[in-house]
Amino acid sequence: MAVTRRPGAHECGIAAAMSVIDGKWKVSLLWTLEQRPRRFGELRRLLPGVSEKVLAAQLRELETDGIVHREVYDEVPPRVEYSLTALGQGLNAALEPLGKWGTKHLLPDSA
Amino acid sequence: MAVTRRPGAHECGIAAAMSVIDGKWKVSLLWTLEQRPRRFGELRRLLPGVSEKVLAAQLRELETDGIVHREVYDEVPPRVEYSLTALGQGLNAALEPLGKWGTKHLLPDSA
DNA sequence: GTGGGTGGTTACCCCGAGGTGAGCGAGCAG
DNA sequence: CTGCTCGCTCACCTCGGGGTAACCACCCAC
Repeated sequence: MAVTRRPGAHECGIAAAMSVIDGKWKVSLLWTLEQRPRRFGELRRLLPGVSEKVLAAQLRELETDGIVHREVYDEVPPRVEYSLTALGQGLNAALEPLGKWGTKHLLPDSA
Repeated sequence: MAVTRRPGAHECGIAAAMSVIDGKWKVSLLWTLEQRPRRFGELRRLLPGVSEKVLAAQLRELETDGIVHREVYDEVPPRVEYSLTALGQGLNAALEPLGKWGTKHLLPDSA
């Protein structure tokens, strides 16, 4: 999203958080990994429309931001598992109010 | 950000909320208007770097989403005031946890 | 008449996020 | 030998969000 960072009470924190979840698929990844660790191909199947390139890129960004953990199993065929770190779980929790707000005010049809 | 919307518990609410705050300056606008209503030129001065075109566009989007209220005073020179609606204040409140999280985990230097 | 400040709109351009398709290295099935 | 899976990486292209600058109508001060 390239959110603008400006000095100021809450906003810089917001901007920092936004920069972490900035990416077309990152929030989806967050919620998907919240349920349980997933393999690469599994994520690809769970997020219809994502390209391998972007999936790999956003997973790496989340990894370098300390949000997800990447575990490589030296097998054949290769296996890689992605999971949420404690930081990632905290981020997900911090996103919940926003989700509730959206569900309540923007999706009046949902249960 | 063009966040992907997918069916699923929280996520669709998140995606809906993200689509509302999607725009380089919208979060800044939210926090700026939280303090008090502001005029167009005032916002322009408070958000250094924003172009008039984009400022106007994002204000209109926030208006059509019911987040900000646009009040035109028929004076000369013309005066227009933007303020947060109740919905906008709710959105800001829903963003607070994210801001706290960002401040805590991404800005260790801040007080 | 000229300049300034108000709140915009419009045309044009740029850049980067993201999509597409190919290739890759290892190993097993046939 | 061929093909398939898995987890990527690379080159290429598209598309649209956002920046730039010009322009508009209105009125006042000089």
